[in-house]
Amino acid sequence: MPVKAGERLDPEATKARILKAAAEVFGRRGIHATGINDIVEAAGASKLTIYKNFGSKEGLVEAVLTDRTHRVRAWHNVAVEAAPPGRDRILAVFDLVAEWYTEAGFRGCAMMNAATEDRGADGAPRRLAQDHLAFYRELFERLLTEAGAHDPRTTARQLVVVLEGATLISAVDQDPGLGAEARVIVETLLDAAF
Amino acid sequence: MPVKAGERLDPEATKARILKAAAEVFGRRGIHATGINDIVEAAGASKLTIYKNFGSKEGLVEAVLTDRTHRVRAWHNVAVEAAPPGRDRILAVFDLVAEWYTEAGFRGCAMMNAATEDRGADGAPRRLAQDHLAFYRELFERLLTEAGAHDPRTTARQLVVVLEGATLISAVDQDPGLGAEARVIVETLLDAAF
DNA sequence: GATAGATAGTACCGATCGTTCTCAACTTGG
DNA sequence: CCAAGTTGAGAACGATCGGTACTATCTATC
Repeated sequence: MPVKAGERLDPEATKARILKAAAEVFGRRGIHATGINDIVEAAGASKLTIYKNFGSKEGLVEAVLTDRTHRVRAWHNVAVEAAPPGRDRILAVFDLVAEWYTEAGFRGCAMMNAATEDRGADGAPRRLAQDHLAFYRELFERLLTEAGAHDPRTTARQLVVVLEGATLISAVDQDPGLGAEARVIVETLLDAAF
Repeated sequence: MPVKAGERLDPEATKARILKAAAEVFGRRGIHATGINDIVEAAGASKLTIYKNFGSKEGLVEAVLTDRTHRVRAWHNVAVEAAPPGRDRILAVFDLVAEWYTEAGFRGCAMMNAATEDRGADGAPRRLAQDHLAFYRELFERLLTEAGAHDPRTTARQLVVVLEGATLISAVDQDPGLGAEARVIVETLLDAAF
């Protein structure tokens, strides 16, 4: 059949629907383990529409990851703004990820997962994963500078290690408790950083 | 053709050769991206021999990961024994992984990578990854108890977060410098743990 | 030297993959 | 109301995948 009866024709909404469904299935089952037909089923979209919008599976993966990293950055920027200046803003980042770990079906960071699946290749996933890490480093360095840390750059890099380590282990062990553990580590590191 | 001319017939050595080659290719390109024919080529073994020894690709993957985790544990146990008792033994673990990060073609922890590729599935890779994390937790807890830390269990879990975070980032960024960074974090955490 | 086991090489099978194509049915805009 | 654009459903294609079967030829053992 054709277009669903009675529904509006909105290419932008269709594209967004595919992106959302693809992100969900890629995240849950892995990128390599997900076929285009799985996306078709999850998105309720046809192959034609998917390939018209994204060109290839590789293009869809890149679009999903790009969308994801932008959303994550926006979430963190908003949460940081909402917290009082100083060390609290750094802890707000870890409060946000601690909440994230408790979500049903939490499977870790999409960018790190994609880069891991693609290890060896020098494509978009690896690049986006590196950009994602760089975002965290710059965010932490900015917050640490504002708060008056002795060596913002070094401490920022340390916090990224803790963040990604906790995220990975929380996903592998399916243990939301890593959020609290990460917070304790961060408090110790911050105590030494001022 | 048959068996290579002039070579000794040693089933154990053949099995070990396949395991070594499979570990190398799986690590370099990823498990899903590696086909049985890639293993055939890398190991110089026939499909018949591979399937006679491991039953299936899944069986081969499990054998590779099991072999890997046992080797890693042995390396750490030896390195720890060689270090003087106390905090130095904990730092010896991180000195070992720092060296590991500098190896050409370093691609991160095979168990975490496999579990990430297999996310969603409850198979051998996830189980072996969890066992691998448990090994590190027990190792650190033992060393921290010996050294007289206040809360060995909590600190041990923190060290695993640092270890896996540094390993992941070192692999994604292809940056061996994470070894030194991890060491600094560990020293700070140890200062607070006694 | 005969027999049994191990192995490489290769052809092959069914399933699945990413991708392209066709067609019918719907909406949108003039 | 009609032409153009959009979409869903699915057939079809070539490639590749995991896995099996077969054969030839080597080694190991007695």
